[in-house]
Amino acid sequence: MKEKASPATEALSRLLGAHATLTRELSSSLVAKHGLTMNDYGCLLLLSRAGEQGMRRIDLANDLQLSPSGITRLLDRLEDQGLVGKGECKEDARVSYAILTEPGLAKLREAAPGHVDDIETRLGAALDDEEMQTLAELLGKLSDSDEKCTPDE
Amino acid sequence: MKEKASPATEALSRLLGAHATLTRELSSSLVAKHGLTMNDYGCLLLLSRAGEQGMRRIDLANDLQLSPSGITRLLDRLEDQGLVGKGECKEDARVSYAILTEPGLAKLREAAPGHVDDIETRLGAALDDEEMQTLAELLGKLSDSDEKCTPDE
DNA sequence: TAAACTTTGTTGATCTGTCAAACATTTTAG
DNA sequence: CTAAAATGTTTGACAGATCAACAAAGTTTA
Repeated sequence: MKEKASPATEALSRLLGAHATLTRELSSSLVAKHGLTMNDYGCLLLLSRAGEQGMRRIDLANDLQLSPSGITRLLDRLEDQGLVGKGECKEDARVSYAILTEPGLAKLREAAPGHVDDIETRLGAALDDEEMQTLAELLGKLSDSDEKCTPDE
Repeated sequence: MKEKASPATEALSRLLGAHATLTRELSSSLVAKHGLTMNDYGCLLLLSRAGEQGMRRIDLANDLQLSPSGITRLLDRLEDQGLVGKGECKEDARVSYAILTEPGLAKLREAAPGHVDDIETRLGAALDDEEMQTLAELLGKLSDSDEKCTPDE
């Protein structure tokens, strides 16, 4: 009845564990200090990199790994808070852009240092530089192997 | 405006990505084939290892990284489906046990081979044995470093 | 041109979890 | 022994995501 876990199963289980732990810790401090979820934060960050023209909502959804409705609801919230605004597209009336507002940028600047610090403290306590690098590589392969799953061209 | 991500930030971001990807894939096939979420599955698995006397609900919550109310709701669903039952504790009337039923065990046996296979296929496609081992170790350190956070005894 | 398909985005119903509070039962201290 | 603290569980309100269905705009094709 007590079977030995396979390496893959063991790796997955630790991935789930590490994710739950890190996410709980980082998210709770981000919410407590700034009222932002990790997705909120990620969204503001992506928009800050996108500059003035903002990003199409669907691209945002892909980058944040959210469904189309997920992005609609996330942005609804951020719009209500005044952190992002909406832009239209002249060439294609279907698409709308999400654009970081001034308050949104301010919020990001307020939250970022502490959050980044949390991340580095938390991960830095567990892994040295080389391990961190290795971990990032291995995790990268895990998601990459997904994209290449387009068997027939 | 375009700052370079620190190694820790990069590692976290890949962890989130890999988690989202794997979780989406594995979960959707588990739900489609057997009507179980990954937590449902994990719960049945833990209970199957616990044997006849089952597990205290709170221990289950810790192992699955769920809040106490989360476990209540998860078990409510599994009880409604007849997959787990409830047991009382003679020594301590506060605690109740969750116990795998026969149908629960049958469900687990039905779902396990395919799920394990999914996991091994998916992870095996991305990493070789040595990488898998390394990844498991590094992820292990990430959660372990959590437990040892009890500064003053 | 018009019919059919694809892409982008929203909405309603629903699912699964959280938190805060309530409650019952032990355990511990005075 | 009794009052206070700790432990285990459940409940109500709600957050954040999903899916299915839809609407609207663009693209293809015949």
